[in-house]
Amino acid sequence: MATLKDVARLACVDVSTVSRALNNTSYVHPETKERIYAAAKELGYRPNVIARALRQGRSHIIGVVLPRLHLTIFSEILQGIEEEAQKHGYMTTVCVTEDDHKVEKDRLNRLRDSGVDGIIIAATGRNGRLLKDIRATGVPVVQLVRRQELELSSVIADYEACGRDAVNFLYEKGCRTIGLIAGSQHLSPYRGRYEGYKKAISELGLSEITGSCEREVNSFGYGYDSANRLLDENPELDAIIAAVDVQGLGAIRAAAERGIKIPDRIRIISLTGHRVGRMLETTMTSMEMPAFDMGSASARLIINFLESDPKFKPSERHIGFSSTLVERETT
Amino acid sequence: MATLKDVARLACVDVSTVSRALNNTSYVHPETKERIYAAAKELGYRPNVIARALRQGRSHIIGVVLPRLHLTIFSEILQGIEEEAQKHGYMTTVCVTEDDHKVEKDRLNRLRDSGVDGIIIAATGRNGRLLKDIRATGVPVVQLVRRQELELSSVIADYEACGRDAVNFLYEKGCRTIGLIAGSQHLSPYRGRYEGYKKAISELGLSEITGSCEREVNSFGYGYDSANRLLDENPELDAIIAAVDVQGLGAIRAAAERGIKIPDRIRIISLTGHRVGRMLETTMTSMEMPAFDMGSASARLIINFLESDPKFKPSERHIGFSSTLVERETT
DNA sequence: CTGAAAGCGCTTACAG
DNA sequence: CTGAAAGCGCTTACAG
Repeated sequence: MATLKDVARLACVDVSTVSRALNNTSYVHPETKERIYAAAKELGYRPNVIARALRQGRSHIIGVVLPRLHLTIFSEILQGIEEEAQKHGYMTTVCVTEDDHKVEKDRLNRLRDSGVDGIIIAATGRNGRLLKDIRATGVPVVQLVRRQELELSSVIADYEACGRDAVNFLYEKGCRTIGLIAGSQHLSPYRGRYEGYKKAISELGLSEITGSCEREVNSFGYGYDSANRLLDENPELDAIIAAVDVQGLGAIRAAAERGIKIPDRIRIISLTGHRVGRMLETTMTSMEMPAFDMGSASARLIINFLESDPKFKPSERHIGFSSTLVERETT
Repeated sequence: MATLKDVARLACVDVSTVSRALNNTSYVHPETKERIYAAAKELGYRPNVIARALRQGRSHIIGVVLPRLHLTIFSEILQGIEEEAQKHGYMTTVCVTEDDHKVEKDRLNRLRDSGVDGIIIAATGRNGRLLKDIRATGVPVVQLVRRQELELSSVIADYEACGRDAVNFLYEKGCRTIGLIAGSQHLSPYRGRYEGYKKAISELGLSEITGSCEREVNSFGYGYDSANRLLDENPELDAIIAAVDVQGLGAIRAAAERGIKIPDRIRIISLTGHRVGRMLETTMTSMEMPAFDMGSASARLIINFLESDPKFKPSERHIGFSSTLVERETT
């Protein structure tokens, strides 16, 4: 690979001049410039990004830490992050934690050591200290979907509203025995959804019915088992609220297997919709969150911070997106 | 951030000794070593990966280029890549192309300039020249799922077998009018599936029936529209083979809307199964490909190459995985 | 308008 | 067993 030095030699100038010409970083005589461009082209010169990164202390890489990708909203969010990052000349490096806080810790340390310029994370909530330490070194950190540390920026949807709106919507449809598939309460989105559910239920004078099980929470199996449990314990159940789409799929399946007609005898709604809801045999009503946009927004938060004046860095920001109820066949 | 220099000063030795001690790269007197470790610990020293990368000419980053993530097999494959890479101390940087060859070209150039150590790509097929150029500079390239360039390593599933097996399976079930949702023939997996389909159909003395439409090929809409067209043109159709799961979802939906009973009047099978097939109201029979393992395998191919002796680099390899027919309710 | 020099933080032959 | 030096490929004050 040709280096600056090679170009400089061929163009009969100093490397510093080549650097200035190629980066348009200060005036260079047009003729010199032309010679340099020609030389660079002839040699097929490609700047060494790593050398530049070392010198500038900026890698132009954004680290993204996610629990998982397949069949989750995160794969869509990641596409949003990636597109926005690329648009601004940043690359994206992904780490998948499977919600294991030890893996998460390891990945965060690796990212920090790799000199990423910023970190976007949907965290387990168990590495708050580390995240704050990283932030303290000047690296922007954005919490995605899960807002665990109030001192750190975040991009989330309004989960409480989701829970509330879903209950009210189902109530208007005539449901009076509304079950919630509750997730792990130490994750903020699950907590939020439950809070919203609880408030609405109590305002309407109904009683709380929640179901859960021992499986991995963001899964079909969790939805399936929890729905079965709800149905076993509450034969008169007329609605199930699932936290995420794959849980909703599990609930639909559970109902189908029992021969319970959807939506006639039971209505089902998911609080975190992504595109799968509209692709089903019985399409699923869900609160659709703008996943792709949430991805771009978090990338933009990081980039804004990085590109802003060092002596006037923006402070932490919290961006909330609202979900939209999309009515389909399960209600 | 503390640097080697700081550690050296505190431990009263030269930076080179610190480097050797910390990397265990040559003998260092135990006492010295201890002093160095203590100093490093006291200062919270973390090696600067970028400086090391510049010096060693190795970034320990693997670039991954994919058409998309959400609701595709690629999100699962990526998890496999990521896990395997991390296990060996590599990070993963993802680029999403949306199957636009211009975007792909741009991303490949950026990856090359970023000094990634290797590239895994599910390519559009339009940047073969560039891929080979990159390979020629010593950077290992692995084609994933889509094998477009015979001279470059690849990790694929046996698509032809998928097509053939599906036809034979449906034939045994009694189907005689078997339609294939055909994708873009310039992508190797679609070509392979079609070849397999064609052969089996002709061996059985049946006639070819293919359907397609103008939409993005790897999508629900493509499956939905194609299935509708197939059903319009062939009222006696008793089976539909979809290339990928989301197309299968489209076909199921199309049949459901027409009140065509699955599997009584029509059977549906997907040739690229991922976990969604088992999560449906009517679970979908599909050829399941070992997506996660294919991801690890491609990462391993890259890493093996990188870690092997410079004067004895392994040559290009082609790894084929076979899919497994998982029978579910749509057949 | 351009050159010479220093330096980003490491690693690695080369001596001794 | 350890130090001094060179160098990876850039960028960027500092001169002139």
